[in-house]
Amino acid sequence: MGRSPCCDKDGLKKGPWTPEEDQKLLAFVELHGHGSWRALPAKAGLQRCGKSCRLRWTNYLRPDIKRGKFSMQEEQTIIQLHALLGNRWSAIATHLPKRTDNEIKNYWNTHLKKRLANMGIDPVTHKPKADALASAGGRQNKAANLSHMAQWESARLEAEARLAREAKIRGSAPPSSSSTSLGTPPRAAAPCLDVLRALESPTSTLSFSFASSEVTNNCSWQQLAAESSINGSLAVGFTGMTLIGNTERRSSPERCGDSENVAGGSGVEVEEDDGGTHEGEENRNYWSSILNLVNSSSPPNSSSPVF
DNA sequence: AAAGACACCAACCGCAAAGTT
DNA sequence: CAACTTTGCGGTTGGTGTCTT
Repeated sequence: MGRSPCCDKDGLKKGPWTPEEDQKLLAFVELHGHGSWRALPAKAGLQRCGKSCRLRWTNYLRPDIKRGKFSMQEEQTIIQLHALLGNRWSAIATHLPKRTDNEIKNYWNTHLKKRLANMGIDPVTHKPKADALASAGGRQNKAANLSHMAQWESARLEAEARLAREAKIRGSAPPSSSSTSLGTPPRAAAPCLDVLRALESPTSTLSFSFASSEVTNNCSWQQLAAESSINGSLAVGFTGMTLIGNTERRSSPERCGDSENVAGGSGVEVEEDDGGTHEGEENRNYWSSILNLVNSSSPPNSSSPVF
């Protein structure tokens, strides 16, 4: 692939994995755990580098991986989190149980990015393209708030991932329970959109935008979202999130049919003008969609260990 | 039917952070 | 605390299948 290969010096194999190699890796990890990835290939009898084994395991062989088409809800989650976090695929993956960061990244690059572009939304900024230049003025503060949120959320996710790892180590399930303990990214700990919880946290650096509001439940959240001072820029950036008007060639009919079930059927569409007259409604629609997403994706007794 | 274009995705690479000595 | 090793992440590539001309 153009660059100097890292494994050639040891005469290690590269390229697609064979079923035999998969079987060897799977059997070894299930029996012994991966331990040191670097040492694993020799122990497992594989002519691969440890990096390749780890990648194969985390992206393909792990038992808790869901493969196949992404649901509308998953698509929405990806887009919304990407708007917030950027290309932090591992962080995004923590909110999509059973999906790998690589899979999400691929899906974004091959499907969602193009779809947003077709809808006139810049997939990098998540703003309507015509609006990109106009935003340079009074919106900068709000954009800075969004950036701040993203940075904070990124840092928080990393901290949460570390905590989860440490907890896993302390809890130390035996190697035989490989499906839950081995090489699995710490994604189960955060099944909901944590930035919302972060905002709820009294110690959060994000709470400045909502300092005057007391938040106790999702209902309050909706009021809060509608009143919040930061979501003016957010809503502009997030319009069109429900992907109405999917222009992708291979889009499946059932996906379009699903769109009413997610985002509360709000059906926010891209607005060409940026007059701001509909922003309030868009804000509510957008935040409602996130809240619906959170509600529908969170197990009944799930609560972030951090908050 | 053949050739070219496009789409998809597994797997590679380099880099940086985290961990260990 | 520096040096070294290991792990994880994100960007990118190349092979393969599908679609279009």
